[in-house]
Amino acid sequence: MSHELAKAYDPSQIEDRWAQYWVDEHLFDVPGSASGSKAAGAATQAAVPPQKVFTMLLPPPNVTGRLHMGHMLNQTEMDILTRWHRMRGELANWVPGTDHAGIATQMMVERQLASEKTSRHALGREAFVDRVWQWRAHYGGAILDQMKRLGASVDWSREYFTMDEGLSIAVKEAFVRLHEQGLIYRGAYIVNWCPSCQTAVSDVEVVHEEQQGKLYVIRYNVVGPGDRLTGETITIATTRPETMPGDVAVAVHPDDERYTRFHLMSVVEPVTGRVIPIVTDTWVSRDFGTGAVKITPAHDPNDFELGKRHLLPQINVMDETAHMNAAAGAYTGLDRFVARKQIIAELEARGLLVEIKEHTNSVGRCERSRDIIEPRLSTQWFIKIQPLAEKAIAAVEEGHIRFTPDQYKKTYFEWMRNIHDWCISRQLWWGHRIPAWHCDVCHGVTVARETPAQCSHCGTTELKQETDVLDTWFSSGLLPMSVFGWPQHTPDLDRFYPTQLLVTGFDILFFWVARMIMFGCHFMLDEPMADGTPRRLADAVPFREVYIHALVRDADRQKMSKTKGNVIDPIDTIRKFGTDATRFTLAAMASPGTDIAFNEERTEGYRAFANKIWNAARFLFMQVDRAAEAGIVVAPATLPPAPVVTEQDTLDARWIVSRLNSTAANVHHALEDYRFDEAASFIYQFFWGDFCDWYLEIVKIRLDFTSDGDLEARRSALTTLLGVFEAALRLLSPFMPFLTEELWHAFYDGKPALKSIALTRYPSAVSPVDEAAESAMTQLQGLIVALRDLRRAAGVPEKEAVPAQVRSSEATAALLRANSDILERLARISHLTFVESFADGAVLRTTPEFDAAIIFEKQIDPVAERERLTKELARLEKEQASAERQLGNEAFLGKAPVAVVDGLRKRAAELQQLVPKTRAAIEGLR
RNA sequence: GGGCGGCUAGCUCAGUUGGUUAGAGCGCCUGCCUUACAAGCAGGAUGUCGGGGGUUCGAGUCCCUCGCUGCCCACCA
Repeated sequence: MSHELAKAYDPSQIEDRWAQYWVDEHLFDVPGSASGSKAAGAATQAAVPPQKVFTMLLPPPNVTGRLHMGHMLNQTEMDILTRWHRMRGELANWVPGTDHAGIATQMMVERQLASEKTSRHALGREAFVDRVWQWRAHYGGAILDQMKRLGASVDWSREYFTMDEGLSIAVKEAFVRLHEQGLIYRGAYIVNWCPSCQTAVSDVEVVHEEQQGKLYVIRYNVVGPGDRLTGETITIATTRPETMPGDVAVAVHPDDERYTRFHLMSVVEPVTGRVIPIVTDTWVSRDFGTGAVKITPAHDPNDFELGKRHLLPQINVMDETAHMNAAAGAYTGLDRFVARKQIIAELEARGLLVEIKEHTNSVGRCERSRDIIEPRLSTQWFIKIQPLAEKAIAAVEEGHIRFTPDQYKKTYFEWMRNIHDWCISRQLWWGHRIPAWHCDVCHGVTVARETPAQCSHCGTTELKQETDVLDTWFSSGLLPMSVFGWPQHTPDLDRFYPTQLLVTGFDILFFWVARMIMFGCHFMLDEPMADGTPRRLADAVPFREVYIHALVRDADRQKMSKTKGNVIDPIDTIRKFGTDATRFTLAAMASPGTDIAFNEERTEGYRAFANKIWNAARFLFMQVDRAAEAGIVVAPATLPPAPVVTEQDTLDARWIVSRLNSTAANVHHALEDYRFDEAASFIYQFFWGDFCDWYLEIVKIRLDFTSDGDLEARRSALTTLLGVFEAALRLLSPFMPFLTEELWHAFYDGKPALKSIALTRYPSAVSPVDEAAESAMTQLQGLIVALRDLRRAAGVPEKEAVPAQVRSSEATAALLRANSDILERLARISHLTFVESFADGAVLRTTPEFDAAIIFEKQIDPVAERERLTKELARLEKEQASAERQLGNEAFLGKAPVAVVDGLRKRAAELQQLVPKTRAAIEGLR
């Protein structure tokens, strides 16, 4: 490859090629320890074992997933950080993988079966699971393939799947240990039942939605002593009348005087006619509804608890599809909502319906199927979560895990402190089957790592394995340990656990982040450190930092959703503008505390930025070729690791190197604080503003090969140009890896010393900044802008050079004289003279450092000029008044920091010059 | 019912512990095909920092209050 570049930047011509190259060359593989990684990748990064390790897990996308903007944001941020750490010389280990996603995947395959007019039940469990594996082999890699296209610098040799053998061993081990520790129990409790998925789900899988519902007020006939109707009624309120056949009591508050006379009496449950007791319980709220509540222990968690306190029976009235069962009498077989309607109709006919009130309540829906969750009594497996939560709380309280933004810590504590036991069993076929066996003889349960030969209770061999599988999040909660070989104590585990960072959206804070913290703190505490010493909580945590990013919304701030049809497919955006531009957009918009309103116009702008850099490279390569023709050759390979300048170098050289160095420092600080937006903005400003707009224009003077001149000076200028550009590419490369890889290889004519720019070192955070050069350049730029504005105001044709006059201090004059070539070229000035005074009526541009005018016959429009100056004067006078007021205020002088007072004094002195000058300029216009 | 954000230029957003003249990109206006780039160059205009009150020498920044808006959590039928 030579440094010939196509005239126009076309990301589609370069990105796929590099994406493939990075994967094929195993550039980002971190060779594992014996029992760790599957593949022995090229040891590119580990020639010298680095001191510091940067480890991070990719939040595993579902195998059923398609890439969306949220993923892309997540991966862009992670990739920027990983590449940055890697370029700082750390061993960067970013581990990718996918999640088997129990319910989602099972649903997907079941849908496929349905289209083939069959079902999982027709297939049977074993064949169905086989079928899911086939499905996974076929489609499961789609999302990771898309990731490759994003340039994610992960170690593909370490790719995991949560159902892999190693990870399954970890799952079994974790389950068995928790069981041994008495932290897993099985029992009949009210769970969130999804009638559509036909499985229990955990609390976090239920999404609550406010809705306008109805509150039915119903009359129950009271039964007094001797089982006789007293003729009185008790009215209760319910939102779910279909559960009435499951009523086992009516409860009132013991102190509620309205009901005192009914204590110890009963009522008739209207649907089935059963006589059920009136009980008293302080849980009942006197001011809600009528103060009397029906009790249905099999269908409501509160009622369940109350029922246990009062030893009431539990009547389940629905089957697993939420159709009424035999307990519902005449309503048997009906769907729950049909039953509700019919029951209400009948109650109304019998005169037992008092009224129907509008009522806003929140209804729980299944996160996956969107079906309404039915609280239902069912036998499930649970984790006793309190002991795990305690350690997880301590880990964050004690600062072993840091959240960014910090406020999420509060959300985390809030949740962790109000946590309920975790229902981990799912009535699915796809997932980690619970390692428990039921005895046909004694009905005891045997929990074991391997299939047991006999029942641990009665010794018989009549065992059947539990049919339930584990919640998907059980296995993903173990990932930080299991991907490094746990429960074996591997060298990888020693080396890479705890991971440094987790980057994710808040939507899986409870699902995944919290579970990893609980599991990590629980299990790893038992795992000694590499040196054999006991592990402390600080080193048991799964990661040291959590960075939580925003949600990506559409340009109108709407949440992207398939139903709204406003989903922006990142692949489309990439096709239009390139991966680099899309990445840069996300980085630039990723400011903390606010969601990202993704706007393609912005991406278009960053494609222009990429194009700008592309063209800067073309220009630079052109200069290299011209220089070679003039006998000046600067071989890229001979450049120092960072551009160096001395006092002898030109102002522009010293300035651009200083700007590069301060930009590098700024980028480092921004990335340390996860301020991707600031980092992106610093680089953008530097590359476009400083490098292209100013430096390249000045360099054209330094490298004017059309005339004779100082060869060494030209060689020096070319060296600086090349050095700064190459360093700037490295600075940009974590953000735009494709473009920079392409240009970097071209820079070395296709023969770079390393295989990738990603393996070079990042520009240092502590290179020298030349304040003097920066401030001198700022003055120069100020004058150039002023002269350009004068040219515009006077209507000087673009190409015409005009003479200019400047009045300034001797120091400023010296600076301007020394750089008159820059002034002449950039402001198109034919000749610059220094004057004591200006001709009457001359139009000036004024700054504290200088006054400037151009000499051009066509008069400046006095009306427009007066208007401008009058506005300017008003602003300055206002500022002056405020400055003088403050400086006359002793409280200010006494209390404000010296720097602030000095600064204001200096400014006041400037204003003292500027105000009369501006006033005089207005006068001069007469 | 609890809790957390946001409200700054036409639009999308920055604005560090209160400190001199509140910024950027896009858009807008004017002039330029100046051979790296028209996906460009140069110049310009644009703000009662949601309303009100308070603390302070000084408030976009801190406190109170009101308004609008978004989100999370929650077992009151």
